Amino acid sequence: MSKCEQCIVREFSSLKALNKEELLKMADCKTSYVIKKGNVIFEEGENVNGIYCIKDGICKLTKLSQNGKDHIVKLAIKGELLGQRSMISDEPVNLSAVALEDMEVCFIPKSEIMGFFEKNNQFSMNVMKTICADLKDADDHMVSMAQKSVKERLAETLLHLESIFGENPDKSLHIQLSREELAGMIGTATESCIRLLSDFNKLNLIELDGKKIILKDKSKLKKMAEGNL
Amino acid sequence: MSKCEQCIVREFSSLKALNKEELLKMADCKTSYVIKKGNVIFEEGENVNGIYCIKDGICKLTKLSQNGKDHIVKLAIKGELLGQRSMISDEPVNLSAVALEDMEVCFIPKSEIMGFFEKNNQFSMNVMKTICADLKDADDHMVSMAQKSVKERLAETLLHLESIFGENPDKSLHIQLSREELAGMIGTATESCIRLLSDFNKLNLIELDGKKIILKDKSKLKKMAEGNL
DNA sequence: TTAATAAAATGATATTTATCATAAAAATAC
DNA sequence: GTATTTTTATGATAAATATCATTTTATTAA
Repeated sequence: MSKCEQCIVREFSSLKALNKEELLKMADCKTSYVIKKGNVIFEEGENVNGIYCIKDGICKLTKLSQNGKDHIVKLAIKGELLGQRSMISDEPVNLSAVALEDMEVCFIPKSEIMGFFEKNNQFSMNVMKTICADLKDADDHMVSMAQKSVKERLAETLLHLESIFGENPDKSLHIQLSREELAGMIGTATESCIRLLSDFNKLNLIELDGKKIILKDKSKLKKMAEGNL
Repeated sequence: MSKCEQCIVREFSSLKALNKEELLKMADCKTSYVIKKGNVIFEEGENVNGIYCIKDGICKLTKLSQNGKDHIVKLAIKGELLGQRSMISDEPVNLSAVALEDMEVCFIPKSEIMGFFEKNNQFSMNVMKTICADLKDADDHMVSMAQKSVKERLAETLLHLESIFGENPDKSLHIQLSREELAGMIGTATESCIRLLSDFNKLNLIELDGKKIILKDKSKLKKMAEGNL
């Protein structure tokens, strides 16, 4: 079993504040999982009682809306922690986590993490900062959803995906979402999303090649996202 | 100058974790303000460098969107703290705070609060829980914005306002927002908001009396908010 | 109080978006 | 490799929402 010390999650997450001793203790009580693409890590309403560290892969965090559609609230990548909000609030998770690629994750039980909160102030501050960043993103996102048109949201989302996940050598977006998932991210009907992608294609803003999406004119996409096109 | 000990803010906020000594220290470095209705407490992008405690009154937290409209992200009432996210992230505030009624607030400088974080674990946990609650609300809100119709959002918002601010003796909503502000909360054009209020009135879901809004049929409003009407 | 201003209400119309239907393309199972 | 299922694409149409214009009502200032 690995000792957490070299783990990529440590490098990018709040866990970087932990010292050797704490890491060893954590390594002892962690459980590692391999999650296949499409499988669920946890589901909205579940009592998770700990946090998941993403060692590898990408997952979507979704919330089921009344109309039966899954809304993608956030995408999480390797190095991130899942389930912090729920653990701190002492409530069931409010989002479901589903793997978009094969993933490696570790589970660390709540009792262990709560100990760190008490003894390691830097760790507490790190977690707080992460949650604050999430809150700011959520506020921004909320305003986009409320005030922007679907077209603007699509342009914004494509640029966002590029900035987080980057491009393949052929310039196509590294992350591949189905049209339904993309629609679920921007809050629109799948058909509307497909139609707008076609429009963007015709306008030479993007290029579509099967499931691949290439952002051809990012500056125009940016203008579009800002409502200036 | 009051000593913070009896202050209502202590009763409802993270500050309840502070002991007598800490409260006295805080009382010494706080500044009290009276803010008139319509005036700004702080503005998006400002460096606030501390937190505001709401002793009395109500304010709106807004974010300016590209289209020039103010979106109301949250309403804050007496007992709440403002500016925590920004202080912890060490960033300018991402929202503006504007008084909807005459207000009394106290400002506590960042240096003071950061000291509490280091020495008082319960205080840290309280702040974290508050921010986590805000994050959960923001996620819920985001999904509502993305997936619900304007009609559903209006019904939801009216019920929300009632649950937070309560009713006057005449059953009208205690909080009075302009049509423009209400539209800014649900993310729609002012005219659309006015039109839907008229529709709700005709359907006997609400009663309009000048600026007053009376929720006449809350169970139907609830059904409407859930998309079942 | 009256004039001036701002807010609320409503109609007409344009635009955006959703829904339903169907076809084409791609992925999957056998 | 073919059949089956799912995903993507597109057209036709309906519904939701925004925009612009105008009137009415309420608020504010002189």
